[in-house]
Amino acid sequence: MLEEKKGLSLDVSSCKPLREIVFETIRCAIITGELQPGQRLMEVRLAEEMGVSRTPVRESIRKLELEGLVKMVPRRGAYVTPMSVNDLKEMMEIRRALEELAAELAAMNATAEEIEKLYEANRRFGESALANDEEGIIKNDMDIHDIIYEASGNKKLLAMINSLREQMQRFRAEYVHRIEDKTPLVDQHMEIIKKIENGESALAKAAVSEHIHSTGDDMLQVLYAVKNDKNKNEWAL
Amino acid sequence: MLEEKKGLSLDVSSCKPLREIVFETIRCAIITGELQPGQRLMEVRLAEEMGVSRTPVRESIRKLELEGLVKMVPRRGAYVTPMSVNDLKEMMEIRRALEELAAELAAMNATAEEIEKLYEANRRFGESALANDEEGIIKNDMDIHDIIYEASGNKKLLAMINSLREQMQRFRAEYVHRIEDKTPLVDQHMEIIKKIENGESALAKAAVSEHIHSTGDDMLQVLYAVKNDKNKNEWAL
DNA sequence: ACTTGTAATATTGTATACATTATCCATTAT
DNA sequence: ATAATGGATAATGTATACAATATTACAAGT
Repeated sequence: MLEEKKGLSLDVSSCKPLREIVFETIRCAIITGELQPGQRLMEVRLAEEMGVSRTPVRESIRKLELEGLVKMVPRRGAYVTPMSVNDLKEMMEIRRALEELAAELAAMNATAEEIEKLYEANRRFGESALANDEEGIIKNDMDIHDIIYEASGNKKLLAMINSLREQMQRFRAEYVHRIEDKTPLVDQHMEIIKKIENGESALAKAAVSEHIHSTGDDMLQVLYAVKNDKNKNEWAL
Repeated sequence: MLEEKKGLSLDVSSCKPLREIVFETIRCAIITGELQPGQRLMEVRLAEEMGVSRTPVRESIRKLELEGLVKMVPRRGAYVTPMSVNDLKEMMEIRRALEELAAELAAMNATAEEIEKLYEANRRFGESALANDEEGIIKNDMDIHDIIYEASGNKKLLAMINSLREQMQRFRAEYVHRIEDKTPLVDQHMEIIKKIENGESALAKAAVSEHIHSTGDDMLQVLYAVKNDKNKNEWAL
């Protein structure tokens, strides 16, 4: 008699259809800036480049439209959504509200293990900040926030913040290497983590609010500067 | 010399491609419950019913998946996402955060005209509540909130809240006719509107928070009751 | 020189075809 | 009788074909 093979968990969702790969590829290209804002997305061209047919490309473009990364004009084609500074401002406002919520919930739900991971991630963030290691700064900053979202226990919230964050990353790449010193953020992070650890949800929320607000302002300032540089290409239309 | 024809704004996007109609039709069917949670969506069947080919149906399903209304399992098909009570809780948490933000921003940005529309909508809401007119209650309640979102001046926020709200409406229809008296909400609305009118953003935010929180709790209570009714079909899985 | 009209080309929108995989049902073996 | 097996059927994943529309180029007229 055969035993039921429980240990062998074959995740059906792991065999990704082509369309998901196509979707993520195009999406990534937009986020990283490989496909520039305003650029037209032609189905045949993209399909040829990726060696697939138009079908998965079309489906991907439609989804990206829903996400706001692509703008479609019927019968005229699809374009990478240009982001204005105002769009960024809107997204930052929303992100702040969602991050506040995440911190609030995390303070109520975080496990000891998650707290530990937060301290560790912030330690690494501090190292990167000191070393002025751009990649490390971004990575570890993201990690910290990711852990908080996870700790919030709200999966939908996590997905929404991540979507927002990835879209904002289109600017972020531009932004980060214009800032000199990231070390003050280590203390801000530490404050947030402590409130979460103590379960002080209102304080955690306030700390995150302040954190996002300050970094957000920084970012906008830089962006206005960028926008006024006439030699910059047409980011903000 | 010809003047530039600024006044004549021909909206190209008004000629909707078939796929948009298909998308909205399926989406609406899910939200209204015509397509029930857990139900399988078969492309050929839907295509035949609507008299179109599989292509626009597929694209619609993919988009609905991104929005969370549909769950896809590769090679096995698409299903209307079943919503658990926990899902609803998550969405309500998020909605509350976003509504708070909207009120906060509205208090900073609302025009006199928008304030006027708020009072008017709440007056109609009060009438509906007194008459116990379900449809009017929903409609006018939505109107009030819509005006606030508009007044916030944040288009992306508006889109996000609307998406959330429409998803939650899948439950809301179930919910509303189980509640007897909606008239207390008129005062809650009035309080919010006044704060917005006075530009007291923090207070507006707090009022909305309380408003959403209380109605949300109501809703969850009702839902738990519904869930425990064994004769209810498999809403909450 | 600039606009207007028309044909050629290219691109999107939709439908259909084909290949692969899952599902279902009947048959067979234990 | 139950479980396993194998084939028929049906559904998805992808590619391609065709129709409708937009874009471009170029010629002709004002």
